Amino acid sequence: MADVAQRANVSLMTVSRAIRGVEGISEQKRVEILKIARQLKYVPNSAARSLAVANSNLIGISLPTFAGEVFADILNGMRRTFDSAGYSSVIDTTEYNPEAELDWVRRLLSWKPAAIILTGIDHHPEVRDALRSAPIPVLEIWDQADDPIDVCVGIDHRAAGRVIGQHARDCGYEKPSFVSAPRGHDVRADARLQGIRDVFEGVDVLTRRPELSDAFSTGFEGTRDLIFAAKPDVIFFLNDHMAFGGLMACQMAGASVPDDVGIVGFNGLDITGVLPIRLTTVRTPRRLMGITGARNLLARINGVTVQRSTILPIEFCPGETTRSK
Amino acid sequence: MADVAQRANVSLMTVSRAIRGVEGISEQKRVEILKIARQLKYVPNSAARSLAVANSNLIGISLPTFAGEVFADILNGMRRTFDSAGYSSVIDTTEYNPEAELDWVRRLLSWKPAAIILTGIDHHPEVRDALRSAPIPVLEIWDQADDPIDVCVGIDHRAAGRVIGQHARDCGYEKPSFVSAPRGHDVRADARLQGIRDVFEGVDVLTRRPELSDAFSTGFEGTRDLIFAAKPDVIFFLNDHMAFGGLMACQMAGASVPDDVGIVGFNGLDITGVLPIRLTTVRTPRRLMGITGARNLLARINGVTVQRSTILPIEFCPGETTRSK
DNA sequence: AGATCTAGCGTTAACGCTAACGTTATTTTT
DNA sequence: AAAAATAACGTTAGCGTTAACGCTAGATCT
Repeated sequence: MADVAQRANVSLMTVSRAIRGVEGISEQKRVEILKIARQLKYVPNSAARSLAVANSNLIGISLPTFAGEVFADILNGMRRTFDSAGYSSVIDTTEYNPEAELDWVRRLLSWKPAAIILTGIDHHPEVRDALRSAPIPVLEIWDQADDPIDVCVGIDHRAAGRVIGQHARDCGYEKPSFVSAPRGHDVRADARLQGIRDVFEGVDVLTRRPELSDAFSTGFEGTRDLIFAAKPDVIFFLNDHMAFGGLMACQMAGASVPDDVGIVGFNGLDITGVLPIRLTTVRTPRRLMGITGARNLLARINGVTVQRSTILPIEFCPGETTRSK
Repeated sequence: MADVAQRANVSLMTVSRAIRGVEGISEQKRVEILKIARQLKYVPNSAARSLAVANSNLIGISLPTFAGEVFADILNGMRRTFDSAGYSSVIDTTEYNPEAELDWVRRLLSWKPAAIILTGIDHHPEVRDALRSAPIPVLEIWDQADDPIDVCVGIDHRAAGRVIGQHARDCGYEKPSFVSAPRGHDVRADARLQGIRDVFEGVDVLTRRPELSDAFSTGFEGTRDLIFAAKPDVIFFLNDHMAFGGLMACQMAGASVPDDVGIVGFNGLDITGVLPIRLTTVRTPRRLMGITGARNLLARINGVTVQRSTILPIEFCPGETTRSK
């Protein structure tokens, strides 16, 4: 920067003003200085800037995993908004490990980020402490909370569970089961399971939690096990990919869908658009969630007060993998 | 940090040494200082550190998109390695826009990152300039280059195209076609197409480039169009998800696979594990690629010289969606 | 005409940390 | 026993940028 200042015969401050685009400099000099900066291939030093102003244009985003469409969609929705606002995304995947999330939050805080985004509302207790005491906006996404750390945008998973549960009941299914992920791996799925239990009160909802591999195989194996062991008449899945795996397992086992066994997915993933049989599922507004979350967060960064907790609507999609009422 | 130093009755330097875990301090004091730091909830300031040492522990990763398993796998392979080495990932998605990548590279360079990772070898010309002049390790991943910016880890897409092309020819297919993405959206897929052309010399490889939606639908629609318009006898797809869409389209159109039409996917994605018919495809070592890339990059960061260009082997998987020889 | 304002710049002092070099006391060497 | 080495600290001087304030010349006001 000193080089640029010298070549332009101005002070450091004037260069700084020119580059940041703030007031206090004539348009003429700004143009000239920017030209010289480009010629000299001047690269600003964000660390120095960050040190001087005590914040940065980094936004931290923590996800459980990159696998699956769900978080990709949410990320897409958010990133575009942040990017055009000039922020860079520092991304973490926790792999469902709260300690890992805590470590990452600590590391991130040392950068004085403009905001932090976490997935869900269940965190290591110290995460809450660390973030509450730091004066930065925090967004919790994908789940809903009455008392979020800061702001929250998501859907009501338990209610979603009740919707699909009720549908299954209305269709005459009586032996519900659920193919999920290992315990602790997806608390949102557990909330949906709880919603299903709410509806099937008194009935045991048999749950399979296969070892984690990919969603398709997990659904396939979980279903195969369930069918041979317990003969449920309807199977709920953690998501549509697992449901597709389940569908294939039924086909292999000679169980006819939806008569012998009903199949219910979740999320309304892309694959549902090309299946010869319409999957019963719930469409979740993942992209919108990302966009809404990003908007709310930007508003918070700029000091505008926003609704603390936003719950987005979901869309139930009855299909041909459950009996008609 | 000054607070911690005062409470511990030591100088700033001693605290700095204690926290960084470097030599020059007794084990006793280190423990004591770390305890006090925790009590006082001391949060280090990475910007100040970065300013003082003129580098950071940020690693920039640029991907075309979050959609699809491919980049998720690569990312997973890399991130774990970086994470445990203490680096944080600043991630960008270019959406196949070279300008966007350039902008991001510039922004990132202002943070003096420890390394930068780019997808593929085709970049905005100024990206190369900017990175060549900056003294930081650069990894280009997923493609292969004779003259990478710095180091490169990937597969030979054209050779992969030749492998599947040759297989199709050997199986007696004569009217090849390819369902791809819009022009400029995936240069690697174009390289594979070129490989197929190498094999089917003289024969026109009909190409469909449907508007970009999700992979399943894209495959479905591209296939439907192809079948009605040109009656190819084998269709190559950009990836397995598109191939599955194509499979569904064939089913709907009454075209029998593999006799009327052969289907060839790419990547060996998860879905292939649960299909009732084994998809002919090529398994790509995406995770390994991520891990190898990350390792090479860490070695470069630590000053070790590594092979400039690494080409990983692929595994051809003949299946039941192409005729047997 | 003198006082007051303002646009456009420059000076100075941080921001929090660490490299490099000093200093001191203790240990090891010759 | 003196010299040399070493362990364990402390001091000083930056790293590159910006906030806050200072200064000057010309414009505007009364």
